Amino acid sequence: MYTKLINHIQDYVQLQESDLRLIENSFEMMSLQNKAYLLREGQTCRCLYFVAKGCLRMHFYTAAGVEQITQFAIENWWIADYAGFMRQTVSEHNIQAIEKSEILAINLHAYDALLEEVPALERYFRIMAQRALGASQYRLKQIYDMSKEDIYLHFRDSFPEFVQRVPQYMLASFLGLSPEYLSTLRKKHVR
Amino acid sequence: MYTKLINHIQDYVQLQESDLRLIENSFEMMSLQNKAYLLREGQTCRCLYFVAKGCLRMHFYTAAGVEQITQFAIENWWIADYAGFMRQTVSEHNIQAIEKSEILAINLHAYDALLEEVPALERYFRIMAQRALGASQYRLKQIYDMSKEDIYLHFRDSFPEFVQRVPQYMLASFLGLSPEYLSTLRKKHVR
DNA sequence: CGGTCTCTTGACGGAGTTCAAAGCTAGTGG
DNA sequence: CCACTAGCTTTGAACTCCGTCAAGAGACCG
Repeated sequence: MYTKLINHIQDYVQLQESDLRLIENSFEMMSLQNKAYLLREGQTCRCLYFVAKGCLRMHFYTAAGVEQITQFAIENWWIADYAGFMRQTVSEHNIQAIEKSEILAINLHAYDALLEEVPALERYFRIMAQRALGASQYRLKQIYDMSKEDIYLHFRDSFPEFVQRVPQYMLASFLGLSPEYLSTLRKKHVR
Repeated sequence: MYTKLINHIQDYVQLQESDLRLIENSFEMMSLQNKAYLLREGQTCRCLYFVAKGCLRMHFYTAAGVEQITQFAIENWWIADYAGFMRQTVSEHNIQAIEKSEILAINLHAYDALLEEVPALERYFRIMAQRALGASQYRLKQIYDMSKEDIYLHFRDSFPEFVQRVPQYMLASFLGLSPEYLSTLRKKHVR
């Protein structure tokens, strides 16, 4: 469990033996059932979450009351409402397990203390955030650049295994199209 | 010039007197004419850019050959193609001045070296990246949540001075709507 | 097997784009 | 300091992508 996280960190920065204990003590380990919530709209996003196993989704409810998914997180991904986490303010997002999942969680207080004690992690989290920022820029470009049809085709070809993994209506929501339209696209583009 | 940057950094972390020299030596100072390019599609994004004065935009060309703006940066903002910068690969974005601007630029090599020598900056840039990530999550939520009409109204009311500052066709592009439609919305919602 | 989700199909409608043309504004050079 | 021009903005008409609605067909689970 912790090994997954430690390994991931060590892909980016060097850790001392003594750091490992500090890291393990700073995170809370959580086992989640399918559909369990880590965060609900209106609550404070207290923690950053690392997915050791399973799959989470982040979503909110639109003005019309429809679930809108903005992000998935699978093994080795971090997820949080960053604005809400950093300022410890009310969140507009929900974070929920969509499979049985194993999660490591760290709250802001522990996070600040840990980064103080292990400067290498300051770098690790900077790199994580910058990478996520790059991915986010790329995603925004796609949204502006491509038709919904192209978005579907591109995603299907880029992440075929993930398309299998989640229900279609969630994929539709994440890609920003209606389940009905996704269905017609699937029919049009059978292989 | 450097003062602007130093002040901004000191809003977030403490610097030693000796750090200031290191910082000044790591950045290149650039004065840009209106319409000057810092980065073009197909080139490598060599630097992170800090806007001390003026205004930059980031844009790309869609499949149809239309300019699509994804980001603006004004005083005290950072801008870069993060994915391209970190991996020093070919960029799909352009970065261009849309006013006479004063810029501080740092390339990846100097950036890595500087962060090695001044650990406080590791934290500063982590905070910057996490904040940008929060803003990006919020923006994505808006795109999925609101109609183009609402996006325009919300932006106009949130950043009235900025709406004055850039030409309408750029604002339309940034907000993801056609200049014609923005024009009709403006007419509909005169105050 | 019954009931509740999920996915498909088709008809219809509307938010927003595209195209074309005319009006406006501001920068430039004479 | 004025006149010209290029490029920005407005207007309106036609069109289209894609969402909404409604109803049926599977699929999964107790």
